[in-house]
Amino acid sequence: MVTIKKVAEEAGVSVATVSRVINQNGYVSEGTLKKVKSVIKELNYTPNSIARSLYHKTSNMIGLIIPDITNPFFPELARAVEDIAMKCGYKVVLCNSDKDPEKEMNYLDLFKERYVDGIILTTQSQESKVYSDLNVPIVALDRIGDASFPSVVSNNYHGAKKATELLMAKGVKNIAHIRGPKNIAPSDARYHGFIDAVEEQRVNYTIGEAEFQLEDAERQAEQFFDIHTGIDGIFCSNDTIAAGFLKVALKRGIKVPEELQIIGFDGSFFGEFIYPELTTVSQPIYDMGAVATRLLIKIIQGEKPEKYLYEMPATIIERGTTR
Amino acid sequence: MVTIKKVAEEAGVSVATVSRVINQNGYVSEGTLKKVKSVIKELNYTPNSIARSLYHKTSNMIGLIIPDITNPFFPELARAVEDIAMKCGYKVVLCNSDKDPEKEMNYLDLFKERYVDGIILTTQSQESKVYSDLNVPIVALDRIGDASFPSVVSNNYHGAKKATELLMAKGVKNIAHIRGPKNIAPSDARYHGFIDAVEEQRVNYTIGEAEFQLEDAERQAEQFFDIHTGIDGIFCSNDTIAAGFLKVALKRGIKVPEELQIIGFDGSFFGEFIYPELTTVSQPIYDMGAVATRLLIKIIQGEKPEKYLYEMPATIIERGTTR
DNA sequence: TTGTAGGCGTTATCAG
DNA sequence: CTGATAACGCCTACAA
Repeated sequence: MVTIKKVAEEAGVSVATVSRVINQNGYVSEGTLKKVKSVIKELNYTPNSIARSLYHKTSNMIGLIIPDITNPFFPELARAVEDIAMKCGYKVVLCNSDKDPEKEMNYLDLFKERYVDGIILTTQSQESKVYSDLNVPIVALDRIGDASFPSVVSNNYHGAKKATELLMAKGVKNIAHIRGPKNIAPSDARYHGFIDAVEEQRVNYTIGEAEFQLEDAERQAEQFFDIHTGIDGIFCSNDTIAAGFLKVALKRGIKVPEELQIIGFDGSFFGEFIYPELTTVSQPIYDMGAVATRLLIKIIQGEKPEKYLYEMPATIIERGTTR
Repeated sequence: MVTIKKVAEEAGVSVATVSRVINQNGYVSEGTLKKVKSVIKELNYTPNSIARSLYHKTSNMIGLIIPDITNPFFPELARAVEDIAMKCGYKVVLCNSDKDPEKEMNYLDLFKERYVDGIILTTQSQESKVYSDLNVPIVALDRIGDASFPSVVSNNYHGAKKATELLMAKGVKNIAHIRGPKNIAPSDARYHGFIDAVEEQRVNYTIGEAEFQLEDAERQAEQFFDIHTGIDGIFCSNDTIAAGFLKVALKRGIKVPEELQIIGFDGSFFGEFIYPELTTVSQPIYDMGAVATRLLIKIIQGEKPEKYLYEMPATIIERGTTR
């Protein structure tokens, strides 16, 4: 390993001088500057960031905690975070918490030990004191925390309301909503968007519920179609649930979108893999990640956030499951 | 920040003693052991891993470079790596190279500076000298490098051959293969598996080509179905291509699997989101990641790899696109 | 303009 | 059994 010491010896100067040319501060004469630079290149020296971290208590790293990278929502998010972070000179450490408080705590500890400069959270399974005790800038993504740190979310409520209204505008008489798990902020917000839309128009509606997983969605769909007949429009709490309901409908010979229209939520890539393609409320996932990361970096650099809730618009993409 | 020094003061001992109780080596009397332990708990002290890294030139971190986490193949892989690594006390740093040599080089530098203990590569855009100069244990995944470090791959050739044979066994008369990009090892291997299967049985065949992306797959499918009529079986180089061809076939009113049977490759999760569900050659993605990680950790811990090529079996999952 | 030396938090060696 | 102390690689007062 080539250290600053070796460079110094080779160049016939002290380590301080080498440090100065690396960090471009302090005075260095033209001549030594050149010599040191050439030695650095020759020896292919890179400063050891561990040693730097130890001194600066800083790491140029951002910690990102997500529940599960295997969930289609998160790769794009992670990608956005990494892209922006890189552009600003930060590296990203990605961690899957599985929503397990203990795992999350482990990663939080890791982050602290490793002097990460900031953290992006998409889950919060600890008491808020834990986060504030970390004494590290934090931004929440897709969750609304308390006001101890800023959140970036998409406008789940409005997206859901608009989707429901679209369904009704397209002539749906017998509408249903398959909601996601209770007590998950986005899932609840979408539910309320649906409710408000149907109540404003005083139409009857049916509510179902499913986990955000295909298998459960299919199971619920089978039950649902057994019990409820004549449903001609469903707004699902996310695309995975929508895919499950679509599959079961198709399997039963229900014509989509002629007899049944379906709208999902998220704008997941697989919506286009399906035929008919899924109409969905698209969240600007990449943008959310980008906004959160830029915000975090600003905070790291000492700026105060302008607000504590950044809402990004969700927009409807009409495809093949509506007419 | 609470350091070993503070703990030492608080407990009325020297840092050396505290260090001993943390690392459980050297002699510590019952009494001081207890006192130190209680102070550690009281102050909620955790050793600073940066400082440890500096001393040990080791980080308990594994670097993972993948082309793009947004590609459905990689989340599961990443997940496996993280799971196994965690279980063995290693953390994972995940990086997207986009197959860009410069980006990859940046990450490699990062890894070196940060003393990562080992690296898992799923891309190789540098000359092999670059990797060996790193002087860090490396395992390749889903690529066959030269013999400078071990690789874990799935048996692309055999999986492809078996899929092709299955298609023929199911009565396909007019078979086609849509191959992936040239000069990508897995894509080439699958192509050869197909070729050998059809030539053994001396049947005619058609070859198409597409990128591993839905949009291009659909474009190629449109052209393909315009030109080639009467094709009743297609083996696609991966699931994304298969999804594109399936979509276009369905759009054109071709009945699947009655008139056309399709088999993909990968066992991507979205194969089940589609209706009819995609028959596919499933790679044990999670297992590949797990094997690679265990192997890497063994090497890190000083064992020699038993072989330089670990081939994992690819197995056919029959679902709705074959009959 | 350059060099010396102390410190960042930890570990391990070597006396005591 | 315990305590100084040097070292890991780097940075920055402070001196020269």
